Amino acid sequence: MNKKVTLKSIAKELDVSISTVSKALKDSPEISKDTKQKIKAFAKFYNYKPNNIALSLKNRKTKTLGIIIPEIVHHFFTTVIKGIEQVANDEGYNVIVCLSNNSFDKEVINMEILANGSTDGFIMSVAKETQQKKDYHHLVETINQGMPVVMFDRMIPEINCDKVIIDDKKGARQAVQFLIDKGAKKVALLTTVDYVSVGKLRTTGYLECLESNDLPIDESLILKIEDMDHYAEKIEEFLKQTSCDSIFAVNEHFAVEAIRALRTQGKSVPEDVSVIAFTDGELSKHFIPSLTTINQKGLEMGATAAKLLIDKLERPEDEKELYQTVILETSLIERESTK
Amino acid sequence: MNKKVTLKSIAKELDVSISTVSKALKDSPEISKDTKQKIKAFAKFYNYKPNNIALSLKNRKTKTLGIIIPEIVHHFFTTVIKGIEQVANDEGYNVIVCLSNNSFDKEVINMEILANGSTDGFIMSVAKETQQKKDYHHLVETINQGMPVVMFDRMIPEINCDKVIIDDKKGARQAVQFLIDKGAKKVALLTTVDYVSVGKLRTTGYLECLESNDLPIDESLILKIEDMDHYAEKIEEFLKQTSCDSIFAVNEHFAVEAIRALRTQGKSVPEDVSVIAFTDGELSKHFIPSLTTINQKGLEMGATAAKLLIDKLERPEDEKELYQTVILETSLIERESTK
DNA sequence: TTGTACGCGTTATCAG
DNA sequence: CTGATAACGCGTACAA
Repeated sequence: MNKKVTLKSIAKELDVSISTVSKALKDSPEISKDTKQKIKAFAKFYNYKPNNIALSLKNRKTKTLGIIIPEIVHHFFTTVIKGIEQVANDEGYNVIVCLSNNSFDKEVINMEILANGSTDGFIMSVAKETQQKKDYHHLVETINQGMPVVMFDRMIPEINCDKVIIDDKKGARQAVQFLIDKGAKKVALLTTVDYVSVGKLRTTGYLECLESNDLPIDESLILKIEDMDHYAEKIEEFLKQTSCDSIFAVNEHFAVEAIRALRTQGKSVPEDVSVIAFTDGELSKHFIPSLTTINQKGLEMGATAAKLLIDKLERPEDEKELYQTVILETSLIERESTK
Repeated sequence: MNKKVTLKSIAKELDVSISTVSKALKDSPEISKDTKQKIKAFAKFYNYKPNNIALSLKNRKTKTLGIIIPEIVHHFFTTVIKGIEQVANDEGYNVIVCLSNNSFDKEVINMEILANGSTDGFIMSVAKETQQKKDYHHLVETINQGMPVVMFDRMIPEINCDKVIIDDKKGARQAVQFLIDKGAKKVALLTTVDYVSVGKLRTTGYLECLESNDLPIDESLILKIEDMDHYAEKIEEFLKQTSCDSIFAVNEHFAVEAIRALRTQGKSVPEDVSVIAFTDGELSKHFIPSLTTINQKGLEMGATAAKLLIDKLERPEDEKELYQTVILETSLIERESTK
């Protein structure tokens, strides 16, 4: 078991000073060709690599980005991570991932730990509980300490930082308009409760679109789902009591359960009812019928967030105070669940 | 923007020495009650937290685990990450995630970077390309440097380290036996090429099970899929040319595409053909019909791997040479795709 | 009871 | 051309 080789150990072995070794390895013109060669050969042979931790301490930069997300077993979030990782790697950054599990406390703890030297900045989507509590002290504090934060998807408008979101409202309008253009008169909405920011926006988009098409807003066509525990039952119950010609679901899971419920009622998709959903995930692609969706652009979102963060990190101190919000356009992917 | 507060800055402010501050904050009995109180109050007010990087450098421990996986947009891997994260957090460790994208080069680079001080050890599933090339120098080197490595799922038998795997062969036998018990005579196999270790094991399990049931092995019932790019077409083509009464697929994507292909041929699942798959993911649960699967136990796998690694990290030097391989039992989850 | 000195691994500056 | 020294932030043995 060959222990780690350091500048010091090389210096001792070759009987020169540490700084000579350091300079030689950096090809400093101060050092003679001979010694450089000798040192380089030795270092290469013993596979010397500088210690990141020591460098971080010295440079006050870790070259790693902290990602905090509510949940990782979730196609959208993994896509975002992939997007972040790609640009981060290209720029020489690493990525450290923490999960809040939608818990406020865990979000706070994770941020505090990472903020103490482990990362240069954060990319995050806030926990549901945080949005509910409206307690943002941890966010404000880390930003005030000079740590840049980029929020994506579930973000907090009041907080001063860069943001990357999709145009949820517009995407929802796009979806509903698509249904209406196909002749829909009674569009049902399967959504989340209002304190989830994206759920609320998509709901608003739905309402706006009905309005601009002079269609009545029928509260009995709207189902707001509180938690993800028994949503299937709730959707089934709901669809028994309502008759609609099409459904707009704010995520693919709601859509899939709706299709299942319809099928047990003897209705088929898209013949009797069209279904469109937000979030273009694995389910949407492979389900039968495959789902017409609004693409949430996870990859692009991650990439953009990473670019924003790295940009800020590598900018001189005084130019850091300008925050921007990037709004990604959604796109509609037509598949089999609509006609 | 209040810059980071350090021991030094507190010391200067309070006009005491750095070590006094350090001791006071650690409640050392050496320090008088008065100064302790004063220092603690001050530190709390300015929200002092020790710098992780400095601690890492000093303790030669980072308290973070490196995870290297081939792909993150994949339900199984995210489940494993979740499992790792849970026990890691409980034990005071953080988790840094790197993706190899199944590329050998990226795997090597990621390992080298993280091995230089960024992590205390690794949990990994090796890239497909690495399994193909059979070049394991990076693994051997980091292990020789005293960095513990735990492999899961796609592992390399020749490498000396802890491993967590499921009993792929047994799981496959379990699946095929289940079909046979239901009366299957002609079981088709949808699998990957042999250099993917888990694919090969599942294939072997399939063959063994047929044999022990005195069923003939019919090569025309076996499809080995090279890459994930056009697998749907290949499966469709394959199923056109073969007639079987049931299908065992080594992952849920193959299974789903098989069902789709069967349906276009006018066959229905499970009435005409039963389908069973490895990997219990989102698709399996929500697909119609939902899939009977062999559960790959991602959560458990991650948790076990993390426990093994942390155990090794916190064990004294001399006890580290014993490596163990934990084999997790699979379980069969019966759903709608078999009868 | 408090402070000094040293070391973790690195680099930059300055002296020889 | 080479080497000594200080500094990044922290903890601790030892000295005062």
